[in-house]
Order: sequence, then structure tokens, then C-alpha cells
Amino acid sequence: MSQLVTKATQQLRGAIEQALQAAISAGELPQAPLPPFALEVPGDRSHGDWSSNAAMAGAKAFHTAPRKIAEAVQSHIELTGTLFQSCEIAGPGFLNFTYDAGFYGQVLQDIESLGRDYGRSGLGQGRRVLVEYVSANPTGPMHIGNARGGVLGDALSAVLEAAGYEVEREFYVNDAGNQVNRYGLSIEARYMQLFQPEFPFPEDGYLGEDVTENAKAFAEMHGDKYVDCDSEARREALVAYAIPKNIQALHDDLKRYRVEYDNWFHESTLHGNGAVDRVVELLKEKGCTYEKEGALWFKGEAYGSEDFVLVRSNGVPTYIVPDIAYHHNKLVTRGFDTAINVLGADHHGYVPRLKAAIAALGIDPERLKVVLMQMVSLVRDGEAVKLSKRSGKAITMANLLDEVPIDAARFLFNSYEPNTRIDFDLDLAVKEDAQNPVYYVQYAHARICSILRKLQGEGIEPRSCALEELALLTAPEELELIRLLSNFTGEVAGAARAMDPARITRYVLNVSTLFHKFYNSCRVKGAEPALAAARLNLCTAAKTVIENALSLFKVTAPTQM
RNA sequence: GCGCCAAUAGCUCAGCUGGAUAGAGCAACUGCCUUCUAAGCAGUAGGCCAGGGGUUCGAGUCCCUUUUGGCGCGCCA
Repeated sequence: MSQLVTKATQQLRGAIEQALQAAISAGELPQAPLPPFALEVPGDRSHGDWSSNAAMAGAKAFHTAPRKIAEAVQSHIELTGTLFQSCEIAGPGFLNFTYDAGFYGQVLQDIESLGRDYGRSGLGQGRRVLVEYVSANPTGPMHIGNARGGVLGDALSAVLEAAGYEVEREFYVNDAGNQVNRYGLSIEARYMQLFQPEFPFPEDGYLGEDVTENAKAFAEMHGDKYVDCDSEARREALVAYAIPKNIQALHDDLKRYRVEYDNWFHESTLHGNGAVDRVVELLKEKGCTYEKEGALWFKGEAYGSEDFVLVRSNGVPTYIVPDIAYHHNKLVTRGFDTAINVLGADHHGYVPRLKAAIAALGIDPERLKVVLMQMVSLVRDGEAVKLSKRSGKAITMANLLDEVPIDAARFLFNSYEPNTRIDFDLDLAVKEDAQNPVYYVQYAHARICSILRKLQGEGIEPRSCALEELALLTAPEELELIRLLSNFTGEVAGAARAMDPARITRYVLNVSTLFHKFYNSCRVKGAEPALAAARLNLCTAAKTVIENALSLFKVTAPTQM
């Protein structure tokens, strides 16, 4: 596990605190508790590698001008033995620190020794997290939003895992309840229409062609055997045939998209083992329900939500009850520390209700984290392609994958933070040219591989370098690249904390940019042997980081393009 | 009507817990291949960070408000 940058910032923090203490002891600053202060990477490199606002943050506590505090820190700070070499004062009182020259070589050695593990950290301390995503209804094919959700959930899981969480990926299969009934009525009608064209189609039925296709396939197997039988038995047979088939289709489409799960959790199990009924009883016992007009309501006021119906007056629970049972199962029965749900933003109104309900069950609602993702709209030829799942003409996720290369789709969906709307430009995604950012990154990787191949042809293999050799790397393009590579572990941890894998996309684009700059200004082939070895070392380090980053997204890193 | 999310270059988006002159990519223009892949690099141009108030040493970032847009507010899921 790489701790180099963490170590550096800890050293820095400690050194600043000691310097402040020393200044107080020396009477240069008044006695006062040390103020909290920040360390950050300044946007402008001329301001050093790390910057602290300690002097400004302490202005109030010490009743002293920031610049004066900064001077006191500067005169007392002890940087020998740390990864830093200098401390400068700038602007209103910023303390700017610069890495010791030896830092850069250590970064490269760190990356080399950790290899595929570079980027991993212990932030999560092994806490168990269940990530649920997509969870599309098995009543038809998936839409474009599911494609986004799949990538997001998958990448988020990978990022959390890399940050030291123990992650399980789960798909919640809604194979019970009203939508399955409605599906049964729809497919029944399609089946019957094969024999009796005038058979009525239900008003709120599923209009998708897939329903008709399933009915046809069923008819090919069983003929008109179910035409004359009892309607309920007919629906049962049709549902028993079609739903598993649909679930398999969800599974296959997602797998093709490189989205895989540890668990497929079936809602029906919660009905079967009585968990749904039990959760209603539990809520009643807690006294947070009441009856009104024959229905059972949840009293949400104490938990920051509105009241809502749990059990309809006809005795059938609403959809939220199995959901409550499901989350009870996640957080209590299975004992996950945290449940993360990746949901479409159209579900945002439902989140407070679910949280309120689990809070009523005595579960800390903070343990349920919801990543809301905004809508995706498709654009083709500059025009919006309208989505309508019920019209039967919607563009499905499978259609999307037929058109767009998987790498491009995964990278594009990972380029936006969850909370932004995406206009997915089909024309752009399909383009295999520079406009498509995924190729920019892959091209950097392919270039590195090309260098390795060329040098291999001359009998030069990458090798470990001593710090003295790595100290030959002094060009700004070299140092900038190394500095960025050193941040990878922190970037992954930050993405995990923010539950936003898109940060890694931006990061790896930056790495690619800095690599391309390095490539254009520093030659590996033909350089002095020691320098060539050091540069080759840098190339393999960049390659490692690009590969590790892309592997979080399951985007391939081609060796040539 | 109420609630959630947003508004940053012509377009698509960054800007991490408030920090030093607001950044990329695309599109436009100008340069760079007899040497490791030009799917690249260097440069020019492009901004009242939607408007208005506040909070403080300091605001694109926090608070209030107006405007515009997306999405929700069912005994549907």
C-alpha cells in the first residue's frame, strides 16, 4: 500500500504544528490552541507542491497578522528528515512547500514495487459495503439510464474496493408484486391474441415487442394448450416462462457490458420467508403506524418524511414494504456496515421515505447512502432521441451496445459525475478519432508500449533504478508527470469518499496529457544509458498507473493502436 | 403550489472540506514529423462563474432571494 504522499502530508502537518508550538514557546505567538488548517496542492506550480493556509487560519486565534504567523512558522520549521526541502511565504500568508529532490525517485520505486496494487489504500478499513445498482425490472429490456447506472455502480464498487472496503455488488430482482402481475396480464393478452386476435390488451400493459416475442416463443413450445385453461394458471405458466428468461437477458446484456454481480437478490425470497409481513409487524410494534380509511399508514413526521401508505385497504402492501424489508436484510440480517444504492434521480422523492422507515426500525439511516444519477438523453444528428419505455420504441441498452464500442461507452459514462445530466452523443461515441477522450488515454498507453517494444528490439529492458539514477530525471515534464503519478492513491481514496468514480477519469486524462508532453520533450531511445533507464522506469510507472486506473473502469489498455 | 437537482468560454464539462491571475477538451486560427505511434505537442483567441443581496482577511464555492431548466410530489413501481 502506497503511503508516500500520505506520509509526506503527515510530516508536513506535524512540522507545521511543531513550528507553531515552538513559536508560542519562544513567545513569538500568544498562547492559544492551534487552529485547524488545510494542506492542498496549489493550482499554480510556482506556488510549490503543497500549500498551507495555517497562517491565515490562525490569524484570529493568535490575534496576529497572517504574514507574521507565517514568518514565525518559517523560522521554526524543521524539514530535515522529511520529504520536503523548503518553505516559502507568499501572497497574504500562504506557506508553500516544495518536495525534496529525492521524493520523485521514491515515487517511481514505490510504483514499481507495488505494481498492480499501486493505488490501493486502507481508507475503508475493511468495512463491508453493499453496492446495489441497475436493479431493472425483469419485465422488459433495459434502457439507457441502466447503462449509466451499470457503469457507475460497477466503477464505484471497484473504487471502493481499491480504497480498502470489502464490497459486494448486488442486483435486486423485482420478481414479485404488481409489475409482475401487470406483466402477466400483458403477456397473457399477447399469447391469446395469437389465437384470438380480438383478445383485449390491458390498459396499463407493457407495450414492448419483447412481450409479444416471449408470447410467441411460448406458443411455439406449448401451442394452444393454454388457450382454454383457467386464466390464472395460464398467466402463471407464462410468467414462469418469461420472467426467468427476461432476468437471464438482463444478466447477459450486463455481462456483455462487463457489468457483473456477486449477488442477484430476488424480491420473491422476501415474500417467501415472511420478511415482508414481519417488517409491517415490526413497524406496528414501534408505534409508527396508524390506520386510515382501511389502509395502514406510516407516520413519518418523527423521521423527517411525509406519511405514506404501507398496506392498501385491499390488504396488499405497497412497493415500499418489500424495499424496507430488503434494506433491513442488507443492514441487519446480513450486517453490512453501509448500503449504497445507485438510483435514477427520478427516485429522489422516495429516498426520504425509505430512510425514515429504516430509521423507525432502529437502523441509523446514515448507513444507507444513495447516489442519485441524473437522466441520460440520447442525441443523434444533433437531435434528441426521445425515450419511452412503454411505447415499445425505446432505444434499449442492447441497442446502444450494438452501436457504441464498450470501451467508449464505459469511459463516456464515467466522465460525468453522477449528479449531472448527460446528453449522450451517439455520433461522438462511435467516432474513432481524437474527439473521443477514451482514445487519448489508450493512445498514451499504446505509445508507452511502443517505446518498450522499440527498446526491447535494441536489447534494452526496463529495470529497477537506484535513487541516484532516478535523480537524473530533472526536466519539468518528467517531474510534473511523477508528481501526478504520486497522487493516484489519494485520487482513488478521494473518489471513494465522494462516491464519484468520474474523478479517476479526469485524473487518468491528466496523466495521459502529462505523458504526451513528456513524450514530446524527452526521448527515451537514444538517451545516455543511465538516463534512458530512468526514463524507461518513468514510462513503466505511467503505464502501471494508466492500467490500474482503466482497470477500475474495465476499459482495455491496448498495446498498440 | 411544495420539494430535490442544476445554471461556469460558441459546445461538452472540471474547479475536491471557501484560498493566491477561473481550468480542460471540442470547435476556430498559427506552428511542429529524415530520430521511440501526429489518435500527439506548442501557441493564439474566447468568461460581469444566470441576476441581486449578504456572511469574512478572502466567495464560482457558504446563506437568502429572483429568473430559467430538469425531475419528483398515488392505496403505480
